[in-house]
Amino acid sequence: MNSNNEQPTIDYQALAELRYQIRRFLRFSEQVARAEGIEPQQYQLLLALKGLPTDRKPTVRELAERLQLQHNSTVELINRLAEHKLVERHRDDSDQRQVIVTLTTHGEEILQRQARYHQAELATIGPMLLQALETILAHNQDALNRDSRSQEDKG
Amino acid sequence: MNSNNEQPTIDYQALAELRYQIRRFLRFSEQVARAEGIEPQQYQLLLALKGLPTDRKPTVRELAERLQLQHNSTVELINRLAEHKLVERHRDDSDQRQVIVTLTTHGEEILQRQARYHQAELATIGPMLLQALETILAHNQDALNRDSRSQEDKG
DNA sequence: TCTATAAATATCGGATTACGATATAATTAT
DNA sequence: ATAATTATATCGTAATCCGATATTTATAGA
Repeated sequence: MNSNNEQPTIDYQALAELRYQIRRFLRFSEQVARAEGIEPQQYQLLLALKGLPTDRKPTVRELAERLQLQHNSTVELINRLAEHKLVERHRDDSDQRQVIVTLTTHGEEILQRQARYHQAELATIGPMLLQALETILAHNQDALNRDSRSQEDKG
Repeated sequence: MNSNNEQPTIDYQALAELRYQIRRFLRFSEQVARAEGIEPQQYQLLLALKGLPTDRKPTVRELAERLQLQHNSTVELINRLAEHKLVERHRDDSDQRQVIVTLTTHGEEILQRQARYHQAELATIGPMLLQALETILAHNQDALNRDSRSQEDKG
């Protein structure tokens, strides 16, 4: 046997609980979006746009990073949003390759209403999400502590 | 104007940051799953199965709830997992309508490897996720406090 | 300057997935 | 025994994401 046991125990219930809480939040988000007549991903882009850190330019590439999508998927998403007049495209003057995306007034209105729901919902789901996350982090910390001594049991 | 201002301010950056961190975690998860040769959703079901609270029976319906999917989507997901011999179906003796889903040895191995990656990754991403969540919850709390006095500014 | 390479955005075809509508089988209620 | 309910399954459809590829603009090198 390997006495240098590098393998931490795995808290499956904690990992599963985190996924469950994340899914509940995303599910809620999907339903709010659809109730307001847009697709869930469209809301995400509107939010990413409005909530972009102040030192970033709202280009396609930047938005792709924020949404963790491939750039071409992001282009398609922007196409659909532009069709619905929720965002607009503008070429960047300093670099004509780049496209700057901006919210229209209509887009801003829709975003505001949805974001309000989300923020309110997080008052409910947030603590459960927090709890699930803390349980995992605590478990990891425990594992590290046990590591500095020795460890054999597979709880 | 409405002096009874019920509308809390919205912290778009905090909401966007939370989504960004969630997406980073999920993206990581997708990549781990694909690297191990299964689809991301398949990992989620395996985890939900292994991490199901001890007082729940692993039926299709229960798994659908945990994954926040429609039951028919869950059936299809289980079909694909069963084709790959990662889970098995068994009829419940006490109620023949119900299907009990169990992990195969192979499924368990794949799950274990992936869960380990996830737990380790959460040591990195977790704190950022936590931070994003706490910022929103703190903002909500602030809004409630201001409510008991009065509020006019729209930060 | 001319050319090669890189970077940003866009388009198209293919594959996966989730859902709505509907079907089938087992259980429970009247 | 029949009706209503519950659990699972199937099928067609729509949305989305991605890989491969194209186009335009910017930058580096000879």
